[in-house]
Amino acid sequence: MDGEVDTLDDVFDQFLNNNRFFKDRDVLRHDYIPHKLPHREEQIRHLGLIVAPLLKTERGSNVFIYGKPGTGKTAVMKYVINRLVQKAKEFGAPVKAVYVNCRLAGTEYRIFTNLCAAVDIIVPFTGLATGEVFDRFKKGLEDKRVSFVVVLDELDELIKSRGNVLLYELTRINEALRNSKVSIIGISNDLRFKELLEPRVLSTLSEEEIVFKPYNASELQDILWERAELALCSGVLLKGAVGLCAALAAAEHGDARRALDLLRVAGEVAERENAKVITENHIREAERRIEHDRVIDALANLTLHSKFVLYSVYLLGKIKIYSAITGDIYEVYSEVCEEIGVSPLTQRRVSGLISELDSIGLLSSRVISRGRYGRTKKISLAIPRSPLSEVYSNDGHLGQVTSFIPTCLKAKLGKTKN
DNA sequence: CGTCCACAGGAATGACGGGCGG
DNA sequence: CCGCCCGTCATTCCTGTGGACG
Repeated sequence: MDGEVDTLDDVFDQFLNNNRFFKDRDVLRHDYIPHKLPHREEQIRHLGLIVAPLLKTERGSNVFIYGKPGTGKTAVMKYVINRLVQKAKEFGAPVKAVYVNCRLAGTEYRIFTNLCAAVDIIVPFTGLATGEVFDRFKKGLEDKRVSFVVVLDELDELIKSRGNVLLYELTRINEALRNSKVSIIGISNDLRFKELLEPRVLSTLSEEEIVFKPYNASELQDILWERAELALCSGVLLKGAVGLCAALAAAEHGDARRALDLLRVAGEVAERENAKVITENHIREAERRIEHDRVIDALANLTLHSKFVLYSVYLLGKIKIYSAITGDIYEVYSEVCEEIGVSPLTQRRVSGLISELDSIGLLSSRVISRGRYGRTKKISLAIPRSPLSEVYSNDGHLGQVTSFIPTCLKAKLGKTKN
């Protein structure tokens, strides 16, 4: 009895005294916008110059921002926009801004819905024609009499799947507006993005361009120390750990987001272990956990059939020295569907699902030609197997069939195929 | 050197759930 | 409530193709 009370006491006390590690955990989250962005002074200045005219109710240039993930595009942009809006408030300039992540929004329709919300127009989440939503946005904007900054993050994703229409409409909107103005800030991860744009859109959109280069390891270290000072108690972070953290992230195209994630999770691991300091081992453990969580998360959001397709690749992966091709996956997939009692989709659709899984990063696929034996796609898992088997055994559908082995798979198990 | 495999991946079309205006 | 139009997902039909085999 006493022991039990003491145990709990320990747990609670430990939690309350947790400030041994974190002063402010949120500082290490990547959506946190710091007051200082090391090695980005130039970009901040540049973007500042571009949006400054809005304070005098002149139209700012449209800007195009390029850079790989985790190079500080979003942070710099949000930082500058926040300051702009703040300054505008001081001077009574009518400046408003919206931020939309095109990939998260998904469709043109939902992007316009977001834009409408920013000018206090409520539109239904479905049912209207896209053009109708756009018109309402235009109308609302005109009534507001503001300088409106539209930030479109991950714009490349939208263009790749939907084309230029939205951007074209948006770049032309100023022609129709008398009382309000729109400035567009487009952000893209893909450096070749320009090639996808129609010339007429490109010329209006990229009046200005800002490029964000990846951080190198030493710049990443600066960022980590900067944030660690705010987020962590002094003395808990070892130099070696920061070095490793920066090195791992630098290897992954200089991704600062990655570096911060690593550090935060490493801190949590160390905290739970009751360690005194954050070491290189904690960083490595963090690397494993982040990957693990990413996979679990991605899997949880898959549709039924995507899940089955992935499972089929997983099953085929049980055969050594074998990488799956579309046809085999479809065979296995069909049998899995049969076993569970769901009617399978067509091969065309499954092929599409494979491409989707590829772009999420769960599968990696590559078109190959086997000459006489046709042209197909070579497909393998892009993620470790262990989290998968864990998820599958707990899955509502697949949990029941874990012992089921498709007959076409049995046939292959014996043979050795390329 | 041509053939022909086993698909890739584009286009058109349909089924479905949902909001709109009347 | 209805008829209409929308976006999304899936199907059907289609043309295109890299390269081993004969």
